[in-house]
Amino acid sequence: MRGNLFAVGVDLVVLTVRDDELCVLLVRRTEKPFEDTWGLPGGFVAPDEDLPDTAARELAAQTGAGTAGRVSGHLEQIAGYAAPDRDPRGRVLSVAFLALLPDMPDPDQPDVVSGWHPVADVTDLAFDHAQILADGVERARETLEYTTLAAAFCPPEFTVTDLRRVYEAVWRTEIDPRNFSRKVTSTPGFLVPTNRHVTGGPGRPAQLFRRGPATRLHPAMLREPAVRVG
Amino acid sequence: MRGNLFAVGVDLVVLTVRDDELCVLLVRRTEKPFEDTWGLPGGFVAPDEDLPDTAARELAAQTGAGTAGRVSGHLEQIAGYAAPDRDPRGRVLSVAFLALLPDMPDPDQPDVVSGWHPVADVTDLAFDHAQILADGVERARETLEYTTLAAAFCPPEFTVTDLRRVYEAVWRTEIDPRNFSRKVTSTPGFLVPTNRHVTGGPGRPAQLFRRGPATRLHPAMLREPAVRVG
DNA sequence: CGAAATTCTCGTCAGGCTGACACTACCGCG
DNA sequence: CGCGGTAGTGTCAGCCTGACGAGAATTTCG
Repeated sequence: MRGNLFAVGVDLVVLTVRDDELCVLLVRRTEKPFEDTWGLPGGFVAPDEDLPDTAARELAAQTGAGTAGRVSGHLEQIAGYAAPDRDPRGRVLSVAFLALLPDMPDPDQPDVVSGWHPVADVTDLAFDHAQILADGVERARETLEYTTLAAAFCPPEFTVTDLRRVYEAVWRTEIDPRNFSRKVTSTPGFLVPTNRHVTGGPGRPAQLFRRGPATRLHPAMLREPAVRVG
Repeated sequence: MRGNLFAVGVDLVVLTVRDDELCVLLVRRTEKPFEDTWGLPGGFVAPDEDLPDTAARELAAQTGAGTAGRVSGHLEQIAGYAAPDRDPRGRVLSVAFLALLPDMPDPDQPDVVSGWHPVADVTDLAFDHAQILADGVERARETLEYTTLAAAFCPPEFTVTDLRRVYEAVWRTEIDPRNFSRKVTSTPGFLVPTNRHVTGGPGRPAQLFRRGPATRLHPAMLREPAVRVG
């Protein structure tokens, strides 16, 4: 065993969709380095703790107890980051995790040191967190193409339109509501219909659905490939 | 900074296709723990080294100098592994990388302590390397669906049949040669035709191609979803 | 109350892509 | 030369998607 040792932390890219915008949970740093700048929430791995345990513990601590154990929501590893100069304090390896959560009402006493920020507006994060955030967002975009995980952004019961708005916010595109509805309702195991409908809003009431057992989307729902300009 | 420090290593899942079989590079361990069992090649991260540097260095050391710098071939991170008991010597975090290489002739003096093993035959690896290998193979299978990286398994010039055999070996399926040819030759930027043909074998000579600039395959070449039995 | 606006849902249709497969082109071999 | 074998083209039906049209069910407004 070499003497070249690392501190190991976990950083979280916690995403949600609120007001039709993809948002990320950021914390205001109160310590050096990068004091008074925004960064991803995270913490160090405790003795006898595995990486997913650390991620779940930090997620619960940052978003409210019990959140990590919700039926909805999702947590997966993105990658490890260990550039020699990424932390001025010394060699720190960070394993980033991606968490997808339904939009939740703000706590009664808003926390001034952490909050949701539209991903499109984020600039100047601490450490290499801008890169980690970019990787996490790209992972989320790809995940929506091939899996049913968009429902992780939704509360336990939701409408087809709720689900469509998730795709539109994450991909920053518009999707035809009729074709989208046909796709998701005809995929076996994606949506389980309840027979209740939402009321109150304008227009015809929409049916409420629950997440089904399917995890993979087949065939995939492919975004248009990025258009090559010029 | 906490006192809970980790040794950090890089493990490699080096895959190639030889004799129509997906093979992985394994090394025979000569030290404890897991002495005299097979494991993935790897090593510790050196001071001032980033993870991809370590992976490239180890890959070059294990497969012959200069290999890591080939035009063909591919190296990407899989994930970090840090279960508390994964190494009996203490806390070791390992970042796994996936390398895809073209099949190369064996060195003149075969190395008895490292060699290619069909993935289907591998059992009982050291540490948690069986899990890492499984994750790497699954990543490779998915990558072939959505990208043009199958060509990383091929030498600089190859035929459509060579490429099809890569897909068949990695996915363990059979693909219709005519439909496969239509798909890959009609994808812009995947294959660049040379006007030379292979000679010598039976049958009509096949045209030789080079890798094109395309990286994404759109639409994807989707495997059949796993059939639910029962 | 009635009309307009809004939203959800089902239908239709053309075009693209895929799987299945007939058929032709070109090689080595006996 | 005929034959088996491999490479590549052509065809066709079926599925899926994008682009709508149109009806259903509710709220909002005059």
